[in-house]
Amino acid sequence: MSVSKTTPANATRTHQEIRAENERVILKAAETAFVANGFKGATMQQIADLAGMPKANIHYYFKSKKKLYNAVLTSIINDWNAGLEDITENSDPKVSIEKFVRTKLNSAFEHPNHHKLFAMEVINGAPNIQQFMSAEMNDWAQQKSKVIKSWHDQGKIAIDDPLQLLILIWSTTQRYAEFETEILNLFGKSDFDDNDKQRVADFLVPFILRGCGIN
Amino acid sequence: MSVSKTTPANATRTHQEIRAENERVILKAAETAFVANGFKGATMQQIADLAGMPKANIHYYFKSKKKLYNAVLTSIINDWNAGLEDITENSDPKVSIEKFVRTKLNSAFEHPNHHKLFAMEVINGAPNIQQFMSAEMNDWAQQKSKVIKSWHDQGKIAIDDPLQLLILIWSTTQRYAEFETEILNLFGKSDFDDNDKQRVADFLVPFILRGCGIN
DNA sequence: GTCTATATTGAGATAGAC
DNA sequence: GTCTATCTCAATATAGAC
Repeated sequence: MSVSKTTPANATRTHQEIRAENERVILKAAETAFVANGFKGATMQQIADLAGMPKANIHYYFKSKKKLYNAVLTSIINDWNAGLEDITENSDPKVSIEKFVRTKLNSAFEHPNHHKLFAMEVINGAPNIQQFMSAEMNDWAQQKSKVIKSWHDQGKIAIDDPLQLLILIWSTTQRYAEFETEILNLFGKSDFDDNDKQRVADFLVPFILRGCGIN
Repeated sequence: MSVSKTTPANATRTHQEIRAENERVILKAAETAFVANGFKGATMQQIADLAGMPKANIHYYFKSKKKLYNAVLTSIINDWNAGLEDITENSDPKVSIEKFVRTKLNSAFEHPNHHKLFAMEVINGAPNIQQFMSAEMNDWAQQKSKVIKSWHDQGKIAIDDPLQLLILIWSTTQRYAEFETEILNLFGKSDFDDNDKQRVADFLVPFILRGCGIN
């Protein structure tokens, strides 16, 4: 499989690797720029500077600013609901809800920019993620609502409006990413450390379980 | 006091009224444009069209786009915490928390654009509301935290991290404004009607009270 | 694939008549 | 106070050498 670096096969592989690596760097830089200044406010020059390459290279890898922006959005959306596939009618509500909250909270602390960008899109009326919002997201929510409904019908949970619970869990967890600036200010810190993350989870998980009438 | 429309006194008054009315119309139009497209994305031409007047008039009333934007933000911030002044140590937690939730929820349904714009500012790192965030907002939160702490010390509430409760109430209520687009989509509607608002309050209020260990 | 130089457009702001 | 025409600059995008 592996041959010397100068063989055609490896030359091609290096070529692809260069492209993959540069695209990754640009996407990351674009994410930062778009979050700080919005779509129109971010400039290709700013993105180029953050990526450490000339402006023309950004256009070489992504034909236009709009295409670059959509590429960033797609990368975010692709694992928006990751880790929550196995929450079903047969799952234990307490375990499942705790997992839901912790998964979303981890995601918020891990990828704050993803949540900020997603939030900006929704606030602006979701002009670039219409399809995702009206199809995938809606289906996902309907499916999970059924699960919550079944827990309610089994008398395991005091929630008769499942959609509201989904919205509440999204709100309370994602807030720590979207409103990072405000919350860090309230905490009097410049970054969330492990203690802060623990503190938030220790508050949210039991609060939401009590809210659901569990325990 | 009141004389004919042609007296100097009334001419001046009319002059001021014209200015006040035009400023109001422009601020409203600007609010809409900034929410939909962000600060940089909104154009003076778009704002002029929404306000129904030529672009030059916008510059006549507000010297620059930046000053107009700050005027919009100021108008929002001025009554951000309105209606919550009388929540104190002596208040009943159940009544107070319900009032807090309902007040914020009403504000969300009443002025979604205010919340959207505020959220965009915070997401962008609050570059134009630094003073408000680090002073007024912080003081307000510290003060209300003391109140919640005292309720906890009196054994009236199961919340020992007051700041988190404030954040949770903000999250869950303001979400209906900020994520209006997504939530309307989930509800399968194009506007919130009175039933929807009732439905949300009927879910949130008891949920949060249970979460606080009240009832 | 990388980079400098440049074409082109769009938008904030102003001048000046009414 | 209102409006049309215009100035000016900044930002997307591309051409073309390396």
